[in-house]
Amino acid sequence: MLQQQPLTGNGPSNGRGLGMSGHPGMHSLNSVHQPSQHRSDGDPGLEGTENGHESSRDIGDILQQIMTITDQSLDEAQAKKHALNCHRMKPALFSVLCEIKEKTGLSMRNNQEEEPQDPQLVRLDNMLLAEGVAGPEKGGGAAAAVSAATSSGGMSPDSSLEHSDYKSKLSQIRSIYHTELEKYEQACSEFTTHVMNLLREQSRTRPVSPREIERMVGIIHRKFSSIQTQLKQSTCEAVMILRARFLDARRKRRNFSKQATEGLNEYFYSHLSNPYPSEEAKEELAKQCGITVSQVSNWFGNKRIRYKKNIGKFQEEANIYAMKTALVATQNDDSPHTPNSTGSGSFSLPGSADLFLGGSQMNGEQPGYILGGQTNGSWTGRNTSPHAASPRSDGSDHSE
DNA sequence: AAGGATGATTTAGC
DNA sequence: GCTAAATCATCCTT
Repeated sequence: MLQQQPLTGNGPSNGRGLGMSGHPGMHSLNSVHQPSQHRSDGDPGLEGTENGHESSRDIGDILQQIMTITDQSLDEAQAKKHALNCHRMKPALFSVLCEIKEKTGLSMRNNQEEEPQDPQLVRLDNMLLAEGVAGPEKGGGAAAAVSAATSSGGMSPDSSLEHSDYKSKLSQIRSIYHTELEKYEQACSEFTTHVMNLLREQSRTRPVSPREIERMVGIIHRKFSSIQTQLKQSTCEAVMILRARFLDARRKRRNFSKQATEGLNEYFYSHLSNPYPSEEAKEELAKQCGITVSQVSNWFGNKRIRYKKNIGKFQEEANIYAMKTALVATQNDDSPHTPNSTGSGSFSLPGSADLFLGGSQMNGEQPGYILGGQTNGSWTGRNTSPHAASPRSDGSDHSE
């Protein structure tokens, strides 16, 4: 189909050429390209002579032959081509047709030149680059994407196995993408040279200007780049699916390590009266537990709500941690004060708190000797979030 | 396999 | 932006 372009382009030119004895192009034909030819145009006397008639009939003949050459058999056409090439009028006719084509070609070019770069293609390119599929070499991009995705979802250390799985799949996609791209590029350049050779060959018998060849090359490249766009598109899709499979933290939930849970619980129960760690405390906990700050926030959010919903169920756990912290406290300091929070208003909750002494029921007795834990927690009763309260209200009493 | 535990996400209020 | 509450999706124990 690509070959059709020159043919159809040729058609109209010939059509116009046929009736153009008075065309301005004729001018340059003689004055520029054929300066040495017998000065038929310079001599008005010749215009009406037999000679003039003869040559215009001659031109008509040649054009007629050119027009019908495609209807002939190959051998016939080759012979005719050769004959036409040797015809004395050929150079002149040729340059006129070139000139006309040039003009029509220019107007066509203006129509389609400078087509803006497809924004969709730019997006695809950017994405492939960001994912580490396109661009320099592996490692950087892919690894960055992974760590970025996991930093919010946080994964336990053992997830490195999945990371390598992800990476290998990604590099698989990457290599497929690159080989396909290479294939396309190779096919494109092969086809381009083929067409160029063809046009160059044809340019011996029909008017094909270099600019036209250039234009043709442009068309071929556009066609091939649209195929490349499809390749990029499906590569992007594959990467998205891969990411969804491997990096969606929700799908690959991992329980925190025992140590992490312990650290979080310690903090929670030792700040039971106000279990809202400040930003700094969260960072500290995150570092200590090897998880992210947002995971710490999630954990405390879940813990608070679940504790509140079923305090009884957590009593045992609370006692254990209360005991633990109390132990640590007595080791560090003999003072009778507990190290933890007990915030000012903590003691008010009647129902909640009996987490001391393994004892389940009790109360009345106040925290005096409660191991560590502060019972209650007014927070369990409040229905509004503590906002401003969270940051430092317990910071004062927490040792660190 | 069932059901509870648990980490993450969503929704809504402030 | 932080939180409570509800919910989802997976893990883990039975």
